[in-house]
Order: sequence, then C-alpha cells, then structure tokens
Amino acid sequence: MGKGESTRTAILDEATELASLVGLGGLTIGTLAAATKLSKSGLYAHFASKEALQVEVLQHARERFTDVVMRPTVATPRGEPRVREFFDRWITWQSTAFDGGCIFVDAASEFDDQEGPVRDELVRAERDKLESLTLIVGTAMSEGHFRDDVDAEQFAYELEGIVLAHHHARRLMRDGRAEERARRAFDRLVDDCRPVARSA
Amino acid sequence: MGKGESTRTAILDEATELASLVGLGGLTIGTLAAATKLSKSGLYAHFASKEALQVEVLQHARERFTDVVMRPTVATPRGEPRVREFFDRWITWQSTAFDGGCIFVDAASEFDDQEGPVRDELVRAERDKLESLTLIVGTAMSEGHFRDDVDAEQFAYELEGIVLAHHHARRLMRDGRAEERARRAFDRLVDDCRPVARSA
DNA sequence: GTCACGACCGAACGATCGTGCTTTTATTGA
DNA sequence: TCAATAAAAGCACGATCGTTCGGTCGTGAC
Repeated sequence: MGKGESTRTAILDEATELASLVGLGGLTIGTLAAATKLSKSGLYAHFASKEALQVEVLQHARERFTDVVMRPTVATPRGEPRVREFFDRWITWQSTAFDGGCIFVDAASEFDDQEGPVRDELVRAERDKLESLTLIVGTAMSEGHFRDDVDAEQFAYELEGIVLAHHHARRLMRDGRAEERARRAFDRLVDDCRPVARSA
Repeated sequence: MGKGESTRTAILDEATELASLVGLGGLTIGTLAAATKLSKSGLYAHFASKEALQVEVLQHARERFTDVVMRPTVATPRGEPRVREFFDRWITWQSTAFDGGCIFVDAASEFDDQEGPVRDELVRAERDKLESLTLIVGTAMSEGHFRDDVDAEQFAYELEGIVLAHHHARRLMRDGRAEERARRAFDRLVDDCRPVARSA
C-alpha cells in the first residue's frame, strides 16, 4: 500500500470515528485535519469536496460492515442459524464498531430530507442490506425452519425496528438492558415465524 | 397574547419545521431569521442562545405531542383500545407533524453523544413518553386484555422499534407500504400479549 | 542528474457562523 | 396624546466554514 493510499485510509478511519460522534453533517474539514494531523489543504489532495468525503466515509463503513457482519454471516449454515448470526453480528456491530452511534443510523435521519449523493449512497447501502437479509430469511424458509408464508420483507422491517430500538435505548437512554431487550424481541420475531405450534 | 409572545411562538413554529428538515444542529440563526423575516439580532430579543433555542424547540414540539397524541389517547377507554389509539396517533404524528422527519428521532441520533441541556431535554421527553406508555399498557393488563405477565417495558421497547422502523422506511427509503408494515408489526405485538390461545 | 509527480503545507478567499452593543421603531397604558 | 416600555433592527466582532492557489518537499523513472 503506497503512502497516499495509507493516509487516505487513515483519514477515512478518523473521519468515520468523528462522524459517529458529531454526525456526517457535523463533520468538519478543520477538525478532521486536526485529528489526522494534516493541513486542511492536505486533505484536499485526497478528496474533491466535503460531500465526496462524506460519500467515501459511507462506502468505507460499508466495507467494514461487509467484513465483520455479512461475510461471517453467509459462512454460517443456512436457515435459522444464519438469521441468528446476522442479528448477533449486527447488534454487536452497533455496540462496537464506533465510538459514537452507528453512522448509518445517524446519517439516515440527518440526510433523509437532503437530496444528493450522500442520501443516494445511504439508500444504496440500505437496499443492499435489505436484499441480503431477504435472501437469508429465504434460506430459513427453504430449510423448513420458517413457515413458507413468512413475509421476508416484513421480517426485515421488524428486524430493522429491533436494531433501531436497540440503538436508541443504548445510546440515548443508556439502558443497560438494551441488548437483552433486543434479544427478547428477536426471539419473539423468530418464534412467530416457526411452523406448527407457536407455544414453547 | 401580546406581540412578543406571538412572534415567539411563530419563531418556534418555524424553527421546528426547519429543524425537522436540517436537524436541530443544522438549524442556524441566519436561516431561521430569514425564514421568520426577522434580523438575527431580532431573534436574540427572544432567546438567550442557540442552545436555549434548541431546548425550547424541543419543549415546543413536546407540547404539541401532548396535545395531538397523549391527551386524546388518555381520553380513550382503558385497555387495548387505548393502546391502539396511542399507536395510531403516534404513527400519524410522525407522518404529519413535520415537513421533514420527526425532530425527536432526528435529534436523538444527533445529540446522543453530545452532553448538555439539549440531550437532557431529549432524555426527559423520552422518559416521559415511556412512563405514559407503561401506564397505558398497565390498563390493558388490568382490564384483562393483556396477560398479566406482560412486560410493559419490553412492550414499550418493541413499540418504539416499530415506530422507528416506520420512520426509517418512510423517510429514507420512501416505502409506500411503511405504514401498513408498521400496523402488521403492531398487530403481532399486541397479539402476543393476549391471554390464552395465541392463534386467531 | 534531472524531470515529473504525488503528497502535503501556508496563506488567503468570501461567506457564514453565533453573539454582543446601540439605536430605532412599535406597542401599550394612563 | 404622550411618555414608558417592549420589540426589532443595524452594525460589527472574532471565529470558523469549505475551498482554492501557489509552492515545497521527497521519491522514483528515465
């Protein structure tokens, strides 16, 4: 990895951390320059504009998500185990991947009304994740772990809700039992997808 | 209502709309002054600082929430109907109360890492809502609509998740079926709280 | 040995940020 | 109607915003 590429990566790492604390929009060239010990103009040797930087931060974070969540997930046996693995890793990601809040969650509410490349990238990332999740749920159905009338998109919607509630409870309310609550909600969701008798 | 108080209310109304579009942090004195057709210094006749303004915006929005969601809810018959009323009005609130996203959702992810009065107010509002919701669920239990081993806090957690997922799907993904999905998730949640047989 | 290039810096740009002070204009009560 | 008071404007401040430009190193190719 050449010099340029390595500082570029370092900048993106630092920018990701910063953005998780103050938001993608709150991210500033000046503070990022200070944090990376570069001059403001030095940053502009690597990025065309602040907006371009924001997009690249999202892409950078997305690659990390792929590495620590998606890839191990699809290496897990098809069916419910894979669904569980995905959920586990997603929750863990939210707790450990950033000093601040998950930048996708933060950026989603920040940019949902601001047309442009940042929003577009956000939507792309979300669609991608949704699609993967739909496939994962599909394996649980074809393996017979889930009923075959389960609505995968509805499942995805509700799972997203659990994760968002977890983020909310954990970061804003500092609820120590946030993760436990998320797991209970997840178990209930999975339980309602099982064939035949619903009672334990 | 005197002149001062009426412009003050007008400012808060405008500030709420603006904040729902660009976030509480993205809100600037300059743009708010332009939107209210006041000078920047004219604003400072009404508010001590930007931070104080942000807090007041949250309080202002909270009063609106009380009026259009909480009050009608507690006027509804105790038990499941009241729970449903709360959910209905909450979802409607998110879709109609702002031009942009719900400022509580936006502000929650923006300020969850920024200690200070804004965050404090946010937490206060959330606790308040959580407490009300817990009481509402309690009426459903005492009326026999819900089992008496239902965990009201868990219910609140999951309901929050549904509402957050709705916000996410609606605003970022522009999913036209967001509300329908929210209702299905809610029905499943309520269904799992019912006594005896879970199957329809 | 020099030439080109990538990496980075210093200084400055116009604009806007939040926030004071002083002055003018509206509103109000007697 | 007129003084008292409240409301808003005018103007300016230091700081910071994103961005540009000219320039200076070090490194590798020829």
